[in-house]
Parts: sequence; C-alpha cells; structure tokens
Amino acid sequence: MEANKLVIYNTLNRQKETFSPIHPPHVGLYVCGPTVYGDAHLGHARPAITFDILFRYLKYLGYKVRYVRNITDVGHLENDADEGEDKIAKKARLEQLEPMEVVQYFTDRYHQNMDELNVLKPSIEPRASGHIIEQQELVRKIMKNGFAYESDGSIYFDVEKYSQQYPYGKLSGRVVEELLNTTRDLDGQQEKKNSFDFALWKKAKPEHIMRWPSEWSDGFPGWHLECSAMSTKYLGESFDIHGGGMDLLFPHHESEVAQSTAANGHESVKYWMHNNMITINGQKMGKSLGNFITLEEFFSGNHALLEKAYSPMTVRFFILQAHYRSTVDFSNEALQASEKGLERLMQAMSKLDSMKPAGQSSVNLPEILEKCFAAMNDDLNTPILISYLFELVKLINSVSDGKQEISEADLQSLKLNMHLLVHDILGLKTPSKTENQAEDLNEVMNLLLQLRVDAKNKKDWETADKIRKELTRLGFTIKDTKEGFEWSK
RNA sequence: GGUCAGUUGGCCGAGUGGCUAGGCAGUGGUCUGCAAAACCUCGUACAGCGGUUCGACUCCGCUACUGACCUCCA
Repeated sequence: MEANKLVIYNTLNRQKETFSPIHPPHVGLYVCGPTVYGDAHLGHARPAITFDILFRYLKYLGYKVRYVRNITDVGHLENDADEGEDKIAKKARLEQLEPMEVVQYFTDRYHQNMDELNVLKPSIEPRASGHIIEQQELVRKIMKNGFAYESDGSIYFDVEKYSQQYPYGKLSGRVVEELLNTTRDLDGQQEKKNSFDFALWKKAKPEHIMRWPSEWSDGFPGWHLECSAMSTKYLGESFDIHGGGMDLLFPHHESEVAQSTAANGHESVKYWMHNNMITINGQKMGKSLGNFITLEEFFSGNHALLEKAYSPMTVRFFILQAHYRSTVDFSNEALQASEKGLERLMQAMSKLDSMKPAGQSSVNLPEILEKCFAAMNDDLNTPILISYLFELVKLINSVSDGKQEISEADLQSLKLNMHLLVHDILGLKTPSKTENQAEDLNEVMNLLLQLRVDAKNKKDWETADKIRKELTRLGFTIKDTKEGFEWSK
C-alpha cells in the first residue's frame, strides 16, 4: 500500500524518518498510560488522542497493529513530606479505601472519558500490579548483567557503569557528567552510588501498603520498570514504536532505554514519539501545578475557568487542530472556535448523502484527497488535513447550493473518503443526542401546544384542531386542562 | 545554572528561500419576506538587530521574551 510513505519524527534521532516496521505487516505500539489515582484531565487526552490517531492510521495503511497502553497502579514515589510513600497508597489511606478500590474507580472513570472522546481501546491494557513477577525477573536480569546493585534491600540501576558501555542520555540528550551536578536530593540518596542512579526495586517502609515479597525485601518495583517489563512481554525485546508525553522523556523513557539495553544487550524501541503539552495561560497543565481542568469538568462545564460545557468531540477536534509536537494553549475562545468549526464540518458531512452528481467536477478532487493523505503521512499532520477538509466542506456546500458541480465518480469518491478521513482516521463522530432528546421533545411539545392555546384564545378553532388532530395521528394524547394542557405518548 | 524548544495577523494555529494554510471573530456583497445557514470578497502577520542571498517570515549569528525537562506529572 502507501505504507512506505508514512514519515514520523523519531525523538531518538531528532528527525523525521520513513516508517518501516521490524516485522511487517505487524506493528508493535506501546504508549505510557495514566497513573490511576485521580481523574483524567485535558493533558491526559492529548497522548490518548495522538496515539489513537496513529493507531487508526496504521490500521488504515493495512498494518496489523498490537497497541499496548498500560495502567500504572503501583509505584511512583511522591515528592513531599511523605517521602517514599506510594502515591496510590497515600490516596487510599486518606480516603479510607483499599488501594485497589481507588485504582478500580479511577480506571473506570478513565475508560469512560476515553470512550466519550471516541478513543479506541488498545489491544492490551496491562496493569503494573499484575506484572510484578515480570518486573522482578527484569531486575534479576539486569543484576546478572552487572548493571545494578543492592543497597539495604533496594536495587539501584548503576548508571555510571552502564554509561561506560552504552550511551546513557542518548534519547533525552543528557550528559552523565552534567547530571552529577544537576540532580536534586531524593529519598534514598545516601543508599546510592550516584545521585542519578534510579531504583529498580524499592524496599517498602512499614506504612507502605502496596508491597510484594522478593529475595531482596518486601517492596515494590521501581519507577520506570513496568513499561520495560510489559512492553517486552507483549511486544518482544524489539518493537516498533514507543509513545508518550514529552515530560516523560527524562528520566522515565531514558531509564527505560537503559533498562532494556542492560537486560537484553540491545535497544528495544525503533521509533520514539512524544506529544507536546497542553498549556493554560502559557504554562503546562499538570497535576503538580494544580492548574488542570478534568475532562469531566470540560464535558459538564463545571469549572471556574470554563465559560460553558464543551463536548468530547469539541475537545478532540481542538486537540487535532494543532500538531501533536506543538504545545497547544487552552482558552475558551479557542475551544469555541473549534466547536463552531467542527459543527460546520459535521453539517457538511450530513449533506453528503443528499448530494446530486452533475456534469464535470469544478474542482480537482483527486488532488485535494492526495494532499489529505500526504498530510497524514507527514508525521500525522492533522491540522493540515483539517485545512483540506474545510476545502471539501466548501465544495460540499457549493454543490448542495447548485453553485458548483461534481461528477458521479468524484461524488462516490468524496463520500467514501470524507467518511474515511473524518470518521475512521480522525475519529470524529456526530455527538449523540439521545440524552437531550427527551428534553428537546418536551420543549417542542410545549411550544406546539402553546401555539394551540394561542389559537384557541383567538377562536381559531381550525388551527387548534389541526394541531391536536395531527399530534393524535402521530400517537400523542392531548388533554386540555384548566391550567393549559397535558400530553402523553 | 545545564539541556532543549518556541516567539506568526483580533484569537487559535500550519507552512515555505520568491507563489492563498485553515478555523473562529470582523468587513463588504450574493441569496433571502425577516433571520439563520451557505457562497463570494477584503485584511498583506511572521519578536528585535545584524549577516548570507538577486530575493528571508523561511538559512546563520546575537539579543529579548516565553515555555519544557533536569523531581511524581500526559
């Protein structure tokens, strides 16, 4: 197919490269998923949607994709007074819940948000807590290869030793010597040989609830280990694409590279892809900054910074209107611009079916369509794709108005490709109105019956009777009351 | 402080060594009983200062500003 035309930006080499899978037609894709100890916010939507587009597009190109996106439900130290305490455990204790109860709750909420955003489910969604054995196995492997050491029940990765043999920092562009001077104090510092060494296995403190037995200590896996262990388990020692947010580049992904290389003797990932951040007032939207707006709040409009509610599709479209490697700044004005643009696009989509072919096409449709796919092939340039879609919107509207013509063959192609591009590849759908339908019907019925009351007041019996008769014919029961009216169906 | 990005018209946001991004808002029209929608039209923006070039918003350098990472964070 056109598979060989896809070009993606590989963080590893800081340049665009032609995508060529290791074992065509199969593609292995791993993306860092959420840490489920809080509601997903707008920032979480970005990688989910970015890699959803990649997943969809790769499938369109004919690849057989195995998409793995993990759920992080264990580990990750918290950098505050409760030094060394597991995030999940802390939240659980505060709320008097079982850790797994918290995990379940937020995982379900995350899934619901993703469904609303029309993000396809990954092929496998492994949990870190379900892969402790694999992670321990990986620790042993790294130790056996001599790149880790034990210190008071914890196992640390020996960055210095590793860097003598392999280039530590090649992904994020760090230099080991510089790291020496720039690393802050962390828990367990005194146990490490070097401040930049990172934990593979951490001994649990007494108050730490989530813990597993091991030959080193009762503890929990290190902060970066789960992705290495699970990607290897489901995609193999070498796989095609690893994605995630730019903020994970260092130290998370750098450490993954080191772990995999230390364990296997070679790197595991061919293409690293990183989405940029969503900013709010020019600053990163993030948990630690406390300036985030949850997806739930976007959908309901229930947040001080939101002028109104924004539908999941508006949020999705908003994100797709920027390239995934650019930051995108949140504002009500920008959201509302997206909302209106999306509406125009979707209205054109609904006109497609009633379009009539006539004569010769007044535009070069194949050329525009070619540009659409060229945009996708160019590192998933969705904003460019969308700009061409709006050209097609103009075409659809003009043909519908009888101001332009389209040939039979082009019309078929237009329908097919608009559907493909808008629904299948961009994953945009017409918002479901079912929830509002009952309310809408109520409004419409009240309006109609009020008109009937007005007619009765004017003794316009003909109009009043016509309304009742037609509604009755449609299966409604209309009852006049002293106060006005009642209706049922 | 180190590393890496970015600075585009009212807002958002692409891209390119010379030729229209696109959306939203705004202008003036067509259409229309009115309105809306749709379509057409208009706006000549690329942080500042140097340099390379026939020509730079696009390449190079410097300056300013903003941000990301260096610590959990998408």
